Amino acid sequence: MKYKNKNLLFIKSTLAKHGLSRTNFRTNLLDLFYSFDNISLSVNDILKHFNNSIDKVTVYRSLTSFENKGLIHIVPDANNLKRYSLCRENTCNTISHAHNHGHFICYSCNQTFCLDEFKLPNPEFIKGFHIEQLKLTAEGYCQDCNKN
Amino acid sequence: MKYKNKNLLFIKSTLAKHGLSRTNFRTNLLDLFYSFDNISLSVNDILKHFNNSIDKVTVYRSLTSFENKGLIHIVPDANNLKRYSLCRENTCNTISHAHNHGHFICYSCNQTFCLDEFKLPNPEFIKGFHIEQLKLTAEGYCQDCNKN
DNA sequence: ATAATAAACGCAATTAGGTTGCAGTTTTTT
DNA sequence: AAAAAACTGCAACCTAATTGCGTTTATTAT
Repeated sequence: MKYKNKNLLFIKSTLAKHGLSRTNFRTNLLDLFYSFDNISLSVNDILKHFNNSIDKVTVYRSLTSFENKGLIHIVPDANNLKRYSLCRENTCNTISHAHNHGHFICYSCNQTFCLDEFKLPNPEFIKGFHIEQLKLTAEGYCQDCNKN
Repeated sequence: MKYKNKNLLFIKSTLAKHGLSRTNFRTNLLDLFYSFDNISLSVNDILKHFNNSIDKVTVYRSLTSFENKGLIHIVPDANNLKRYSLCRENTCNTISHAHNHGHFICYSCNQTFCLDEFKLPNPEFIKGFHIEQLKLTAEGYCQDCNKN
């Protein structure tokens, strides 16, 4: 997957706009999220990308901050670990994340993909349960892994 | 939730039928699963139910065995912990679990419910992804918690 | 620009869920 | 009743994730 640097000014103003400090690490981290289409990052992905030059506690806390400010959202992970993707909808904020897409987990590479075309079904009425949110996850093989 | 003892002979023959030893603990554990409709058990639920008289390792290994033999299946958990429900379909076996129902997680009591009426949607074709399995989870408030 | 305040960082220690190895016990098979 | 297989419990271990706290960096107010 190609890593393409975003304009750092854009990254920094996005951080500022969401009330986050523009430290070196947070700038690079947000840039990393913006650099790949459609994929997600686990804490270990991030640590590896920065060659363990950053403390894991910092990573955890940055992710939590980003999530709270509506920049990223948590996605399901093949191994139930913490994993995040960029919010594309501009409906996310400090109060709530309003995503209506499903996710795809690859059995082979364990990557999680946000699928915007993969819309959530309408919540049917089910007696005895008050449904507030639906989550739909598909599992199988992604394009890259399917070839091998 | 009412605890209703199943016929122990039935429990023991079920264990035997699935190639599992009929030890005291496994008999009581399977009985516990059969004793509640529609709900699920975490490792801690089980430890508490037996007043920590049983080792957690034994619980983990029993659950894994039950799952491998097609007696119980893993269900999503509010906190991403291991949580299991009884298989109702008689399609589950050593080879595969074939469930086609969704699950419901209550925000308040954190219980996970299997909803047989909550059928999985047909997997739409999504370009670039080979879908093998769908998982649908609803979240909200269950009947009991909704009243409060 | 500089001082004061707030946010972020890194280290060490801790918690919690879950797993592994192994010796001893119970159950099943012969 | 003996041998084999399955199960149990303890100790030790692993990994993900969290907390406390002193230090550093960034933001804000002067």
